[in-house]
Amino acid sequence: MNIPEPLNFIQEIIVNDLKTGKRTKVHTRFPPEPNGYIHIGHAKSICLNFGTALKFGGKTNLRFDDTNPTKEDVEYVDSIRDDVHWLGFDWENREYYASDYYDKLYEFAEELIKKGKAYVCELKGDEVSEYRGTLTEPGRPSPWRNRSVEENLDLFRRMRAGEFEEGSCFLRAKIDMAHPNMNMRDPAVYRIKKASHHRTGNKWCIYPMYDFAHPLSDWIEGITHSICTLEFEAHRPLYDWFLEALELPDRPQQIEFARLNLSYTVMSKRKLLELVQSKRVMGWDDPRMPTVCGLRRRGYTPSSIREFCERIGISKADSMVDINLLYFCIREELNKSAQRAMAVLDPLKVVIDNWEEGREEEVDVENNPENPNAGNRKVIFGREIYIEASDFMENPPKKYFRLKPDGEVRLKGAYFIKYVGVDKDASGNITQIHCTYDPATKGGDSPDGRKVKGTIHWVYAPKAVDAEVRLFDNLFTLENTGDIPEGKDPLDYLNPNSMIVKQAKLEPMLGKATLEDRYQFMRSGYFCLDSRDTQEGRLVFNRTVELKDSWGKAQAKA
RNA sequence: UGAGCUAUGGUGUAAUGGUAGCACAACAGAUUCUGAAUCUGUUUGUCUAGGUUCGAAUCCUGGUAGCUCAACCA
Repeated sequence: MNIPEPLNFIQEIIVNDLKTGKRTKVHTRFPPEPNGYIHIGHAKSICLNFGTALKFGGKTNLRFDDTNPTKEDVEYVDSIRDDVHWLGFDWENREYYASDYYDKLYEFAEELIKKGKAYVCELKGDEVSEYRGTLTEPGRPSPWRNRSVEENLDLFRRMRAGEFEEGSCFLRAKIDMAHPNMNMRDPAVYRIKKASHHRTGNKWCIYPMYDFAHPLSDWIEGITHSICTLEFEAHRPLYDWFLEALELPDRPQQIEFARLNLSYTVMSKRKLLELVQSKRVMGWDDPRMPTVCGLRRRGYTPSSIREFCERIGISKADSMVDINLLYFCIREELNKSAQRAMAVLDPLKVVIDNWEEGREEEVDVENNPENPNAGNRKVIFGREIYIEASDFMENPPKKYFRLKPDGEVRLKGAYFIKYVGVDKDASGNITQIHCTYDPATKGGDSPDGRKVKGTIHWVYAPKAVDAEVRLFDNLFTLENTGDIPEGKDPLDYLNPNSMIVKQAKLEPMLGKATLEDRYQFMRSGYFCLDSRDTQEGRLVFNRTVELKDSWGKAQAKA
């Protein structure tokens, strides 16, 4: 088999497994708990699981890890399914649920009891933790630890029959109360929860724990490599213990990797939920959220997210990825594919005094200089136009080569213009600018070969399309939201300017934009229509990412 | 402070005992009808102290730092 490089450490393990004959195939799974929307950290896992299987000609299952009915919901199942598909991965007909296996899992539990490897414990919550000991001290055996197999079986069956109250007893694995790994100190296997499950309804009142359900679900599905994040590392001995205790052949192997941390955002489901519930964002799909649906609404493409996940790599070291890499990935793609357009975000009226009233003309502008096949388009031009307020300065600094009292500037694809004067209101604010144009420079070039340093974008005022344009920036002002001072909350560091709304003037073509279109608003950034708030007669554009701005950066420093 | 894991430029990741490389970021210059893109160049790194070896980022020992674990959550 010819495996495409590069390989991460997990794929190296797989290559070795295949070489030694430990495995003859590769089968992975993506196992989300349906208790929230998935984010870019999950996308990393999705790309790893699906991507690895693809690399080795194997398959990947989508399995919902739904063992806690009090936290899970179908709303999340649907969104996760959508998001994984949107990212570009296909699990074909292999959509499974841990709850599909409840019968089988129950049998496994009885088998464990029959082997003398599990017992029903009647310790109460705080007693359980007291008996468990601490990190430095061993635990003590539960008084119920040595019941007979018959008694345990009877009790467990009655647990299932609903004879006991929640919290009155639970099934535990009989391992080692003095084990240095706390997870091995007789962990819970089944607990009573008199809750309705989103798939099994009221069939069950006992539910298996993750540590028990996960390895066995993997085994049932024939998973070979069970890839998960680092916090489950200490659970691996338990993962193996259940499979060994039940003497199952061809056991899956758990391998852990470091989860994604991204600068200037949060990745915990709890914090994300808090942002949504406290209405500090518009919802799970707010374009500022690191959720897959948020990134999608923001204008990210599936391929840009996959590229990002490829570039960040896989390792076991905790790390913090610079969000600039994500920005780079979407810019890189959109630069090649996005249609160029002219949009003025902060409109300033310019009147071209020597242009005849009422005269209109079409000029030619290329659709994408990176792609000659994209061709040109006609853009209407005339006496009154809008330019960006920041493209004019009365008292410009050195090297400012936009419109200023002296010199010429080029209007993209149209003419050279020259400043004549400025109108101001009573309080001294500029209301409009007067210029003259040079008719010989039509198309944007001068026959006498004179150069102009600046080229600015513009929109013909009478035919301009109005739109709301939302400029997004990082949600947080703090680079590492996981490292905050004592007594502070990440939410104390929300960026008040994470969304700035502009009333913009657009070139007419943009009035016909569809939800699928991506545009580069020239000299500004990449934009797409907002899928939620755009309506008939109301255009709302989202800025996916801004263009790099070396001038702005230099000015900020000065 | 019990156990486990991790440590390579600012960030992420390669190098699998044999020239420390790539990407992002940063900085400089060229170019430009987008102050974008493109092109060229530059700065910055093996946590630490020993040991093994002709040779160590890699193997060994000690230290240091960070992360994880004491839910009937996942």
